Amino acid sequence: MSLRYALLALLRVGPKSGYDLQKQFDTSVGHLWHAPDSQIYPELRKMEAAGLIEGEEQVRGTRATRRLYHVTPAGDADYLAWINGPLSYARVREPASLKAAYLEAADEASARAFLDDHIAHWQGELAQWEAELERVDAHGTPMLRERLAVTPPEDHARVVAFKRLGYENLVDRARAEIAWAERGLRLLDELGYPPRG
Amino acid sequence: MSLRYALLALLRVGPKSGYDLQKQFDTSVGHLWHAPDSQIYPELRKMEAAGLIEGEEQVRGTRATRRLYHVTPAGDADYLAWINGPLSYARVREPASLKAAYLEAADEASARAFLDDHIAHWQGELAQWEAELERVDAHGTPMLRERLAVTPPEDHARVVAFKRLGYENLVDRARAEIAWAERGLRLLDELGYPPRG
DNA sequence: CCTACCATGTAAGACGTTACATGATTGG
DNA sequence: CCAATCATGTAACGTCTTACATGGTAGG
Repeated sequence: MSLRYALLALLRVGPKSGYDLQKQFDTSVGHLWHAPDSQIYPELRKMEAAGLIEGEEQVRGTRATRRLYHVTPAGDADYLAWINGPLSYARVREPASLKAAYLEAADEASARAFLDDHIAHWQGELAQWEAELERVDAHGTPMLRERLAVTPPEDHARVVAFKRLGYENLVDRARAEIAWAERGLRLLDELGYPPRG
Repeated sequence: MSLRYALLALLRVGPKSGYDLQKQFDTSVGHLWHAPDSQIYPELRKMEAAGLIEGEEQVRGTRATRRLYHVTPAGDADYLAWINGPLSYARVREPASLKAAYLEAADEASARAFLDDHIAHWQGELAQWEAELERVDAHGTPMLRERLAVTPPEDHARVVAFKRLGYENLVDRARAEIAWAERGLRLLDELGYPPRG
């Protein structure tokens, strides 16, 4: 259900095509919420059917078209209801914690590889999010510039601060995952892996 | 796909019925990986069809039965392949970060309520996980006792240490979420919320 | 007898992934 | 003319949630 609101958030700063939106999901918002094109196009159609957005067919060259969407008042109201309403939390489902809890069945190399991979994975994510934070601070992303352009100057600091807040959560998360996996590696040392069987 | 391995992990310590497993998902493993009964029963049937487990119909009273499942050699091999193999990481999809990043559209009360709820939610999770950690240390859960009973004594420390590791990840996560939301609340103060419009 | 617990599912729908599929336009 | 990019989907499948549905047994 968040996909819908991520799309509305982007469309609220100005009209966009499915392709425009999809590119944002590959870069800026995509670091917060990923979605593939195969999910975006159908969702836009559903949102249009629900009256939240309206699409306008535009000519492109001689034969091609593109569909530019904009938010309707109903869509705006729906977005505000979402941002002002409560968030429902999904039950925890952590494959890495699950696996860690049963790691006694793994051999040494695999246990180490699991934790090494975990560190590598979250370091990759961390690098992306930290880079995005820097771009946010420098007002360096196209979407942010577009948004600030339609925002009164006295609200700019607020907009930037909340973007930071969102990404900081992910940065904290990545750091915690890395620290945890490093502790896991030390645990393997302490347990005197591999002296089984 | 982790559901299957969570179930195998539980079945590997001894035969169990769908109902037995379901209860574990409400308590011990359920803190790592949640699944409702409506998912567990069909999954057990699929696993049986795949030859990973075998079910035995048992008489209960005069008319009722229960189906006791045990792991087959193929199931054991599949489990070991999972625990020794790489974990595939899902793309990030964090509703709370997404919402935080767009909080400028919310009014003050809603913004505070969002962060307060976030703290309350993760404090609830934290309490459960810390309680589970204490039970693990005290060997106080039925599943853990059952598991240790079928584990050579020299491996007991290992088993307990990995259970701890799994839960510690979640505890770390909860603490980070709480600290982040508290920072968010201070940010609202600094931004001088609510002086809009 | 009645209540708590044991026991097992189906059905509909939302959400998400992966693969497949196609074609036009723009700039060099 | 060719490559990069623009542009938009469908199909199949798997996972997960929510709601619905049913009945037996054991202990007090």
